[in-house]
Amino acid sequence: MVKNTGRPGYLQIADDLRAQINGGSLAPGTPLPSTAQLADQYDASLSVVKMAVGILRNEGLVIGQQGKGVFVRDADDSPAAGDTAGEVAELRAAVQDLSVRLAKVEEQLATSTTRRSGHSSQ
Amino acid sequence: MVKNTGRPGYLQIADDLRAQINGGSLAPGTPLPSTAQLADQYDASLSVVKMAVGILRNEGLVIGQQGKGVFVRDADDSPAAGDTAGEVAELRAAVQDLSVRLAKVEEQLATSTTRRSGHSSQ
DNA sequence: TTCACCAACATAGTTAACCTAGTTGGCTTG
DNA sequence: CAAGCCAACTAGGTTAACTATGTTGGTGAA
Repeated sequence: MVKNTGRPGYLQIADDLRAQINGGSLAPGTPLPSTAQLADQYDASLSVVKMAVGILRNEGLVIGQQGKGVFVRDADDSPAAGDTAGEVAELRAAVQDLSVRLAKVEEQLATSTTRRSGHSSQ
Repeated sequence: MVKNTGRPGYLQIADDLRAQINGGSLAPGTPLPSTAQLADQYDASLSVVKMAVGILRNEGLVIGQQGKGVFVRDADDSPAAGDTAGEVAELRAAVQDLSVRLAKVEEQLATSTTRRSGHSSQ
């Protein structure tokens, strides 16, 4: 499930879960699948899933309860003040993604043009 | 160095580094000690140091440059801390715009390269 | 029935190892 | 001397394994 873009797997999973939470697919109060299930679902290792969940936990989107599960935080429980931090983190992730993709495009463009016109950009 | 309080080590290290950055002990532009040095300094494993640095990286306090080091971000460069939702919305719009434009470029590049030379770098 | 114990499963933290990739500096070779 | 190669060091990503701790449900004994 984790695609082979420049974006690391744990960020892809975090993005996907974040989208599901914001999109309402994972309602507040409901538990995420267990780490083992997520690992199986995304075809990733447990470590990667734990890293992804750790990010969301750090962002305050979810709350992990040892022995029970990881639950989507209530919207009432996370006021706008805490939400901005998460949005900033999300935007930062998006910018990072764009950066990587743009770098690849630039590289492709550079190689294809140097072969044709000797143009070198650095 | 990591005390045996309830707070996990990787958070303690992240807190300490964050305090050093905010306190000016680690000035913007200066590099953090290498992960190996930090691991030695805090008497922790490389993994926990990498997790701590990953947190600061996610927070935007530092910028990791592969092969060089992890540098404290310029204060001017990261005004995102503690400002309004308006800026968040503005950034979101900008990211959306960039996303669409980049997708178009990627598509054009993909079609043109496959048509001309079948060159693929992945 | 109720209590105690235990097995299974959950998150959480930690460690070690391996791999990739970028940077740097020194050394060798032409 | 200059170019290129290579070793050492860097961050970053991934995996596997282990420990700790909390929850839950079942089982068996009192």
